[in-house]
Amino acid sequence: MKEDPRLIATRQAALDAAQRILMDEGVLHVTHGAVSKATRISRSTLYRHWPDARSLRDAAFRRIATPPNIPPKTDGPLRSDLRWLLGVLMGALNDTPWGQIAPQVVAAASTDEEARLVITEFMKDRFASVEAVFAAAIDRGEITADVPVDQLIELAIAAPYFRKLIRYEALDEDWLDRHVDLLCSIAKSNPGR
Amino acid sequence: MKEDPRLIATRQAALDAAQRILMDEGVLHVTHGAVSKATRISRSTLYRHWPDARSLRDAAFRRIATPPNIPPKTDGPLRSDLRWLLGVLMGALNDTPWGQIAPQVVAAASTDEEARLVITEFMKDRFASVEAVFAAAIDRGEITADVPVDQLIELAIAAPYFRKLIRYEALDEDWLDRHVDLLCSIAKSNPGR
DNA sequence: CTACTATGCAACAAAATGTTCTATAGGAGG
DNA sequence: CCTCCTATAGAACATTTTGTTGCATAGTAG
Repeated sequence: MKEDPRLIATRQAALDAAQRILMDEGVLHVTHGAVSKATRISRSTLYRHWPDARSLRDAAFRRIATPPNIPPKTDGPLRSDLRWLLGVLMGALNDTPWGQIAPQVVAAASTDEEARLVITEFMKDRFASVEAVFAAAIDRGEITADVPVDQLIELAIAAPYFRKLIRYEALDEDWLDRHVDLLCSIAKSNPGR
Repeated sequence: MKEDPRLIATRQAALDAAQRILMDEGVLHVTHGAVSKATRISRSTLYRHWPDARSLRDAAFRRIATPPNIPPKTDGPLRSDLRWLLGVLMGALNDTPWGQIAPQVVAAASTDEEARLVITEFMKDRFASVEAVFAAAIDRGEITADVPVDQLIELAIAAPYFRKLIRYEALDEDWLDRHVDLLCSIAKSNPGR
């Protein structure tokens, strides 16, 4: 019992348009009417797929906010693994739709339970990746088990997001190098706790 | 030529209500209709004060997006100064309108130049405070001059904002103690650069 | 007391937001 | 090719939101 290809086609076309509107004009402008005008899909069809504006916006959000699931590289030295993983994360913030809509998801999350789920799930995934990198380093004996890994993970991810969403400072290779260097030196100087 | 007190009164009452709506329900719900219902001000009067929805939202925004200035304490040991300053910052995030509104300012900043100015100015101020704390510690010889102060400042502030705006994790005394401890141990282990 | 003006209210216009019906066209299975 | 099923477009419609205007009233300044 396969799904009708027409369902899939309209859903895809509608969400493509919704995503573009979301990125270009903000969540306020993601409506059935706007999507209908941007595509050749009638409003009634859109309402059949998403009963109200909220569900349409949620769908558009989820479309972009679904993490591409990065399998972390855990074989090299800690610095190399971290550099690679955070490089991918930084690239996503700089060059993907996720980076563009992240501020709006953050805002929506402050009043909307659904958006909050989107972002916390997304972050859980990111944290797991970074944690795997540190865990591997501990297994290799590269760092000791008593480094405050949880705090390091938080700092590792918080910094690029903070720079992007709040400071509007450049997220470039040079900055990332220094960031990773600092994280590694903390991990290896083993501040204990 | 003084301003008619009726103008002042309605403006204040309207913005009070708008602020509450903004914090409780999000920027989407800040409309002339909603404010009118929340107060005893007629819609037509509201439209006379703010010609459209955008100007009303902007006004509500600016009302609370002006953060209080914190003069840093720079006399005690580094840990104590940092703990105090970040404690104030954390308190503001937890318990003031600014903390509730920050996510929406962040979102607005992604499309609105004015909001971006508000937040970057605010951050510049915060960074200066933290920098003063580190500078004093260097002057006292408590830490050496070659610690990567800029990165530490960024991490110091990024972490609480990240936790509050993105992770929705608790910002409590216990977390802050660990955060400050880690920052101090980094500064004192002097990872160089 | 008089002139002025902000307000509330109601009536209205325009646009956005949902709903429902019907005809049509596309797809599934024989 | 033929038939049944279903998703769609389009229009007609009801409802709500958004913005405008005219007027009587009440508060304010002088």
